[in-house]
Amino acid sequence: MIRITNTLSGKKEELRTLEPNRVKMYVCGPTVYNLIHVGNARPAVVFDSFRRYLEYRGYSVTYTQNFTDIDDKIINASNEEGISSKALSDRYIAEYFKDACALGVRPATFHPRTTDFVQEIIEFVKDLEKKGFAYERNGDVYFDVSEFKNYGELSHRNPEDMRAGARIEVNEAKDDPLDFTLWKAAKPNEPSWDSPWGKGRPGWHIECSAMSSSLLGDSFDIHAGGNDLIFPHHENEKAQSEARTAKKWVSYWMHNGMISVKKEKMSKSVGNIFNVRQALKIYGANALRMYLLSKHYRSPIEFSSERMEEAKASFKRIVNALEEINKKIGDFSCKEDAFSHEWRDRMIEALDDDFNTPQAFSTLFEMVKLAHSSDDKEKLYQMKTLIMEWNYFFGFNFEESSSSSSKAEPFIEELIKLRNEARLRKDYKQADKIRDALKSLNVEIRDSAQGTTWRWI
RNA sequence: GGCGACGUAGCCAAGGGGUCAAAGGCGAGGGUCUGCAAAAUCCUUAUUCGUGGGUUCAAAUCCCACCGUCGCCUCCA
Repeated sequence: MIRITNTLSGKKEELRTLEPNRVKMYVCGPTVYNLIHVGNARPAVVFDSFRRYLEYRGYSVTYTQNFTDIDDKIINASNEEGISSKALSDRYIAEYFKDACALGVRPATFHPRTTDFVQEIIEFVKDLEKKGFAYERNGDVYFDVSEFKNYGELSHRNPEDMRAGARIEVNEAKDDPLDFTLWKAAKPNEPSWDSPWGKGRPGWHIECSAMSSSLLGDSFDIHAGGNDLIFPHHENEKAQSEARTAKKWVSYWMHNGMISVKKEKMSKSVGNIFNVRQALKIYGANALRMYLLSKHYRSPIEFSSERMEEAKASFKRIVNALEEINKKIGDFSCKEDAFSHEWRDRMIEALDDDFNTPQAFSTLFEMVKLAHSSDDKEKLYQMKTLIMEWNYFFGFNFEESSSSSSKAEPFIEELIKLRNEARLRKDYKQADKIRDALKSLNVEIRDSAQGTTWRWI
């Protein structure tokens, strides 16, 4: 039985889906005005991986991840470049898919973008207005928090405390500082749409409510995102959605922890971001996945080159084990027996428990160790099969690390031949000279009893 | 100020009343291999879980206090 920590209750709960064997899931995606950074990659990788795990466990998953393509920052950035906000967001959606794909993140079932759902958003706001949860002021429409009695339930806050907090921006037009914008009246040089309240555009929170209800229905199973979205974003989404339908909107709320750099949250506004593009180039996708999954998804995690090198090194241990197994068993194959069942049960036990990936890796590495010390072909074959099977949710690319072909290869082979000739006549000075030369070309030499092999570093 | 999370070996990180003298990874030290290396692999590396009390036959795990770190309360994954 899968258990998930639900932010709403603050506890681990058993997963009980609305429909049998089916999970409807919505993950908050990026605002597309520049390249995504490692912090944005965390929910993308973690929840993609969790989605695959749910599939592995027999669920059919409808996975939705949105793009926010209408927002102040997009408008500002596009005005600066002198292009339309559509052109700008199109560009960064394409860039997002490049990074996500390189990271091994599978495309979602649906990738809605706000501008394709403006009509639905308008209908949504009209509904709220009709039901007395919204009011209009000079072309802006606000949600009336005082009308929704469970406000604060998700973020475990008391509206009274927040009003007393007095850090909330004062906006004369609002009846209550906690009220939030559903629809914004158009300003000059901004994209806008016709609406019953005049020309304008959607507020931020409303898009997720409107798109999820259009694509997944009035209620669905899992809503996920970074824990910085709990308040106000998710609290507001929940309020407006439940105000509209009077039904429970989401069963399970999952929130990932933040990535920090030198103990400070990685974010665009702090300016300490590290692009996924750069990280992929320096460390590779496998190391990045290993890094992101090596700590429990709810905990904060520190980003540094030390952490990344560590992830890279530990990933290599898995690759080495696979190579070792292949060497030992060749194309031997057999049926699985109790051995597989036992290890599979351990893996499932770890991941069923709120997707405990560190525990899962612990199990995997125990098996890796066993693979090195075993000569039992039947067991080795089963280990290999399990590693491949589990890779369905770990999502590593074991092909990536195999050497890339190059025009230099015959040249390298020739040098190795020369070096081995030198070694045979015990001219080690010459042999070491060739080895150093190859090393400076990023070629690593491996001598063994079976001969010399090499690889790119 | 309010709400929440966290503090486990040199570092990262699971565990969350007894099976824990605490999983796994990185690093380090030693061995195997090698002409020497590199790579790989094997072994070793926490009587102890921020501090002080308490509950219990039994606590890293529960309770209280304190110290420290972080997040949210404004855009943010």
